[in-house]
Amino acid sequence: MSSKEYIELQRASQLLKLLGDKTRLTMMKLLQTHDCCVCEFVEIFKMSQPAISQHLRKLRDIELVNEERKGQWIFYSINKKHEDYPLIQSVLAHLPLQDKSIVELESQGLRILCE
Amino acid sequence: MSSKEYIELQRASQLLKLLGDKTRLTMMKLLQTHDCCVCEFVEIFKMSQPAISQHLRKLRDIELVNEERKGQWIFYSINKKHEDYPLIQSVLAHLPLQDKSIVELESQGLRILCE
DNA sequence: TGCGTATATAATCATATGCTTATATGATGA
DNA sequence: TCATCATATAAGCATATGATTATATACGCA
Repeated sequence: MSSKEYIELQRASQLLKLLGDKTRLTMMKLLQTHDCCVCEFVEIFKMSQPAISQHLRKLRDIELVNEERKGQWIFYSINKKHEDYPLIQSVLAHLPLQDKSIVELESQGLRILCE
Repeated sequence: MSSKEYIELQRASQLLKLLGDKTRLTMMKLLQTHDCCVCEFVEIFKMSQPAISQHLRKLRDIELVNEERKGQWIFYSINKKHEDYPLIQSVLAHLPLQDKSIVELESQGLRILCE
């Protein structure tokens, strides 16, 4: 392991429980390469806006993601400065890239690009 | 990542959900260095035997652990040949060693040693 | 100022989870 | 063969989880 910082089991299990949901895990993998706003997730996951919003809240509550308002949209990004990011990163490294979702969004003209 | 084998998100999230429980996560970390039998886990976690047994069953159901009967005891070991063991391993690498539990067991004369 | 869009939150509900107690199974040893 | 120990399984229950619907909030624009 690159760091000598171990994560206490209580904390680690909470983190893994959050990642142990397909929607949230996919969100994290996506966010590793692309910031996304809520309506993009709604489109990608074909889920209701409140459902998406609630998943994001859980990720935000433990600061795994950052939110930033840009005009009418709120963009989410992964928090690479999180104390436990090394663990997150090594988990995500085992998962296939989710770029297909983003490409599909773009081809449907649903990708939101700011600035 | 050492391997090019990615784990599908559905499968990965199921795995992580199983690890997202403090008891099971600790069990896995312990098993990485020590095979244990059920009664040892009962002692270590101060939990009822059925509770322990049910956690082990979940780990066994997806073959994260192997069981082997030795006389009256059933010993559990980690399944390092599991297709997804590389993911498990990289998660466990971030967790502190749980040898203290084993040492305590030994000092109380509760460690079960076969053969 | 008022409307439409994007997002968050609250209330509710069905299902999943993890424990408990009770019981079954299987091995050991007198 | 019977008693005991180790373990598994089943049933029941309280709590957690993830969705839905309804509503509130915040921004952009006419």
